Amino acid sequence: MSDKLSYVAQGLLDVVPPIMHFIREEMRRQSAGANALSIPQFRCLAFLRRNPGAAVTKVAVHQGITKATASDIVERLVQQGLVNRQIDPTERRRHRLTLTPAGDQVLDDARKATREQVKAVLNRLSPAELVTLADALPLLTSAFQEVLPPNL
Amino acid sequence: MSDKLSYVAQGLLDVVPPIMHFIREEMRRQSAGANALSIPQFRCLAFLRRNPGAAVTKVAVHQGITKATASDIVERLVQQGLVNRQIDPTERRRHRLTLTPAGDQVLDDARKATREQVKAVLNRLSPAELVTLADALPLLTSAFQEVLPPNL
DNA sequence: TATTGTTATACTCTATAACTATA
DNA sequence: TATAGTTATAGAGTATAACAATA
Repeated sequence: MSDKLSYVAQGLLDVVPPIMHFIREEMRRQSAGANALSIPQFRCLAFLRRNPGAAVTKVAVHQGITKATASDIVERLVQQGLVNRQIDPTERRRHRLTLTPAGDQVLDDARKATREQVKAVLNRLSPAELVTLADALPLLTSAFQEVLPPNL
Repeated sequence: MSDKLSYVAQGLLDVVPPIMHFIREEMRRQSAGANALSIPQFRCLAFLRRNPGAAVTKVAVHQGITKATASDIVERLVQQGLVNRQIDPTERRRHRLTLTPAGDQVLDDARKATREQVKAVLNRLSPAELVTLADALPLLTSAFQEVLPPNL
């Protein structure tokens, strides 16, 4: 029992960092130059698309980072013209964050390009193997979702 | 066909970053303070354990980073007393990198502690679900191994 | 000339602590 | 007092470019 658990755990620790590295590289290459997006920026944009008008603290909780870090990330996105930041009239301490049209576009492009690269890699697998993966990924999501911030 | 591929690719893009974040957080918490290890440092130590005497360029290629970055990472590990760096007598441009006993110990501790945390998360899954994961992880490894540097 | 490694410079992510403004 | 957000400071990872030493 504990053996299988250990095996899977170690497997995750072995395979996740390199895949993460691959994703990061692809996002850097794809959106190289002008509209380069980092992973945290990407996740921030994706979060804001799903939660328009969210505040900085919400972004921080979602990413599992501090308010200070979230504030920095948002600041850079605002400077790049990808995020709109307005004071909430009903709670003037709070900011309402939304995607600009440019932010929406950049997010779409980055997401699409990166997904194509990942697809090219996964294309090496057989249909049956893809099914196994398709079954496994939701399990990871459900296992980690209670430990991680909501709205992956 | 392409639908399943897209689904799995997007699933990976959704689930990998948060898991990576979890791993990073745990490694930071576990080895907090004195012997704190970052993921790149961790991977560097693990690589040097498997490839004692490797040169800086080998580390760079393995991690998919530049020589400059690898040099920085190694430098910090040397300063922490975790890695030994000696000029290769037969090729004086090259450095022979090895783990110190302390580096070996720290690597073991970090690996063990982080794996325990991941196990605790995976413990939410049923035995059957664990089997699915155990089947899936090697598929990811094989799919990405040709795109990524060797010796994950 | 080509290769190994370091240094210089710059940017992003990250944290903690201190701060401002608002409630 | 408590909360939302920013700023200050510091350290790590990352890249490119320039460099020194060696081959």
